[in-house]
Amino acid sequence: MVILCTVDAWTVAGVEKALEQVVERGDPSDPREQRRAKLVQAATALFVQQGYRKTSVEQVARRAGVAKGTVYLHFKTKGELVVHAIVEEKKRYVARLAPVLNDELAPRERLKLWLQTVLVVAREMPLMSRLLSGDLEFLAALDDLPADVMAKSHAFSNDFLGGLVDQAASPHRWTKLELDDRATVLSALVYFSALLPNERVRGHLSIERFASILADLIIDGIRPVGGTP
Amino acid sequence: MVILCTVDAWTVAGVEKALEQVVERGDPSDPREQRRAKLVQAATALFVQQGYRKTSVEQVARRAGVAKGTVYLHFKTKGELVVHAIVEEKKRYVARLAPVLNDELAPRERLKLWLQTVLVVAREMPLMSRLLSGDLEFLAALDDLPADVMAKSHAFSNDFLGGLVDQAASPHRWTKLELDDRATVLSALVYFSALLPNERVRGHLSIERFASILADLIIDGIRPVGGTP
Amino acid sequence: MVILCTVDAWTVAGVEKALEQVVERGDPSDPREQRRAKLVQAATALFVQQGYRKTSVEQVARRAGVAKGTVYLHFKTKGELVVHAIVEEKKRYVARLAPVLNDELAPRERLKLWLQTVLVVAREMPLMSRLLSGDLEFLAALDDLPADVMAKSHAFSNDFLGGLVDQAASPHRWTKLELDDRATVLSALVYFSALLPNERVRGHLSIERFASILADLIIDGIRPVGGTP
Amino acid sequence: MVILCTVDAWTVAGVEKALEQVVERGDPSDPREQRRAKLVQAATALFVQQGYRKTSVEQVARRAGVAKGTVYLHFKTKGELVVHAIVEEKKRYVARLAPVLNDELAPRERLKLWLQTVLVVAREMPLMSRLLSGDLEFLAALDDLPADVMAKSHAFSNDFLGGLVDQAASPHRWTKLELDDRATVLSALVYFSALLPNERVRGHLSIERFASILADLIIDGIRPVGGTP
DNA sequence: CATGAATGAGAATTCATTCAT
DNA sequence: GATGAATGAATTCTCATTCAT
Repeated sequence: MVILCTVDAWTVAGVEKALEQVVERGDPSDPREQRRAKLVQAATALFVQQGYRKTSVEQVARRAGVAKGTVYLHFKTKGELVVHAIVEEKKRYVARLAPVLNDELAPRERLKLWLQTVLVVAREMPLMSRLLSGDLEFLAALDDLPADVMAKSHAFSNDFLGGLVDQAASPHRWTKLELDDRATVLSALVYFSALLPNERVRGHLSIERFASILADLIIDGIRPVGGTP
Repeated sequence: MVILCTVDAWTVAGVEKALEQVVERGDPSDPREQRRAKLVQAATALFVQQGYRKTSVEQVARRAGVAKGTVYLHFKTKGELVVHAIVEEKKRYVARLAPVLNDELAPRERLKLWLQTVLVVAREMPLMSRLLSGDLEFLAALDDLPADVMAKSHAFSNDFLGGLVDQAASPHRWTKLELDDRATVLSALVYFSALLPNERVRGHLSIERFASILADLIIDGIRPVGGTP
Repeated sequence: MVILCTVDAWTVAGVEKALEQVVERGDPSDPREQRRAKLVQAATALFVQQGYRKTSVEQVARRAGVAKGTVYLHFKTKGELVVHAIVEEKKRYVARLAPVLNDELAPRERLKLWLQTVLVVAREMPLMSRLLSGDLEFLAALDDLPADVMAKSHAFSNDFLGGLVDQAASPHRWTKLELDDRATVLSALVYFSALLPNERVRGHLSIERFASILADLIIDGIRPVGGTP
Repeated sequence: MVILCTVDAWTVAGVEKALEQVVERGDPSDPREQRRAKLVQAATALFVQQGYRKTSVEQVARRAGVAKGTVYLHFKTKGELVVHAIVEEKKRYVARLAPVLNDELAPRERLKLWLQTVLVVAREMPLMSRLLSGDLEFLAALDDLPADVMAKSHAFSNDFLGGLVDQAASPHRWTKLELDDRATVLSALVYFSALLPNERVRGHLSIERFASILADLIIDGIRPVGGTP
């Protein structure tokens, strides 16, 4: 299917390429690469725990087991460090999402699965969570990020979801515009995932159960399909 | 209806009372009150724009048109300034929500209206948005906030929504537990409102339209009720 | 005796006059005078407890039961407040010392009594204690004090003590210079009084007992007069 | 003699050890050590000149020829800076006093020598002077100092002086208690040394001459031993 | 006169970034 | 390359002093 191919191509291959330009990583066995990776990893952990401003370069260096000056051999500024930490995470996200997109389910089920997956995967993307949910500290640091990377990332949703919604709701009386708007709303639910790791948000539910219920609600409505026999 | 009364009582009267104790504001025509209000307003704007850490007391003072020291005449620390800014916002929120709860609509419509309102009102609560969406900078500053205020605020949702969901989905086969979980998910959508002011999240849709579509989806599902004649 | 008269005149009358110019106090029943006195008293207590810098004008005002601005109706600056507090204390000191000087004892006994008194009286002069013992915070504040007041205060000691030492040691072989030096040392013991309120200095002894023993030592030496019968 | 050995051991070895733990200084040719020393020296000078509060970290840095931030590489807080400055001084004091204690003089002469030395050495301990004479600013800063260091420092005097007084006054009729009290008074004279650097206190006398005369007075009394031929 | 809100210079402390070793 | 000492701008908070009411 065209959409999926596009998605697949863009996400798994395209994004990886685009991001690669940002990171420009070499041989992972290169000791320089390993040190870099360790720094990004340390930074991620600390940014998530304490936020961007509260985390000092010294802390990152210490946690990575190097001297403060060494950080600057790999990243020109503290801001660049965040950018790379986020990019790294985004790559993991895309990798997790790809298999779901290739699935062979019916549209309604695929939609449910996509929503569930998208909501659950966020647990492993704490940085993105904070970024998407409006931590302007991070946004500021991202001003340098190649603009098109972010742009493309959003263009995808409507294409992919637009088609799925059309099929899942069919037969329907929605105009093209109304369908697009529904797709937009659905794609926005991706961002909701950013809030789920927070226990106050999801109450006593596990992330998985929460995702499952929300997907049911969105697809089937408050009254289940077969609710009135 | 009891629930509504409770809600009403708690939100409009109860919370207002509780918060009043925190703020203990006097006559709004009091020039001292006016300056205080101006400070809170300036602080809110800056915290939202730049985050808590990046905003300096100096900036807040300048924006409010007073000297730095004046800020400390009204708020003992920068942290206290956030707390009061948030409390102020919470009061506006509760005031906006109350009329909706008293409405005379059918359960499904009431649920839709509640969700729409909750999502839309957030635009006027940028601080809470950041707080709820996990800005740890803010959370740290809030350690002093009367603990029960926050706690109660969450207890309410399930009570209120639990009843509505039961009626809106009726007749249904859900167990009590399943109903509760659905109510939990619904109440969590409140937090989603925190993301809507962000254009990247809602795309080209206005907050109102977004809220309306999401409410339809949640209540009616992806296929509208009368979709298959 | 001339010396005593001089002393008397200078201390009780002279100094009072000199100081009067600094203070220029009016009718003590004047409510303005009473408020002034209350301020000086409050300042003294706080300066002694906390030191000059650590004591804020606000604290002084609050303790005196007036508003901060009122302090400045009586004293142009915080420094002037210290000066007047010290002057007030000095007057009490002189008043306490005067009767001793007029006593009719033999020289050795008069010397002992003088030393004892001087050491004991300090307890009631906490400000002077801190000043004399080198609290430069205070000294700085005193830069404005009429220079001659302090100068005279020191000139006296040698005159008075010089004569007493001559008589108390007599018959002796000391040259005039040697006698003067002894007088200088004795008069310096006045300053020691500044340290006596401190428990770490005087150990388990009461100030009175300490003063008595030191006076004995100074006059009679380590081996008491009748020590070797 | 046991006492002297004890004293010697404690002062020269013991205290040095105890203090070493506080400072833990390394090789004095280490440039880091040199900078640290320069900072302590600058701080001492300024604290003595202006007092603790009036001296800003900026001033200390400027005087030491480094930037403000550098101070904090060596001392976590301004308070810690005082503590180390005082400890440094204490070490110099102990070093100066030790040789005197080992002397082979007769009790009276040893007592005189001890008193003279103690009074003279203070010139090199301006910080301690201010501390002992009740500068509460300093005392506050010292709350962190190992408590036992100070405690022991006071316990010593009575032991050492108690024995000397007994011998120096012998034969005498003093009870044990009376002897103890005399020792207490003598040991308190240590504190007097704090005042001697002040010219206003010692008049025209050099510190050495002042110390010599006071020692004579204390041991021999106002009338010299052979005063009445 | 009395008040106390407003001011703003200054103080302590932190931390991103540089650079000599 | 790696280090970590040094820097100094920026930040939070204090408080003496002024002045409109």
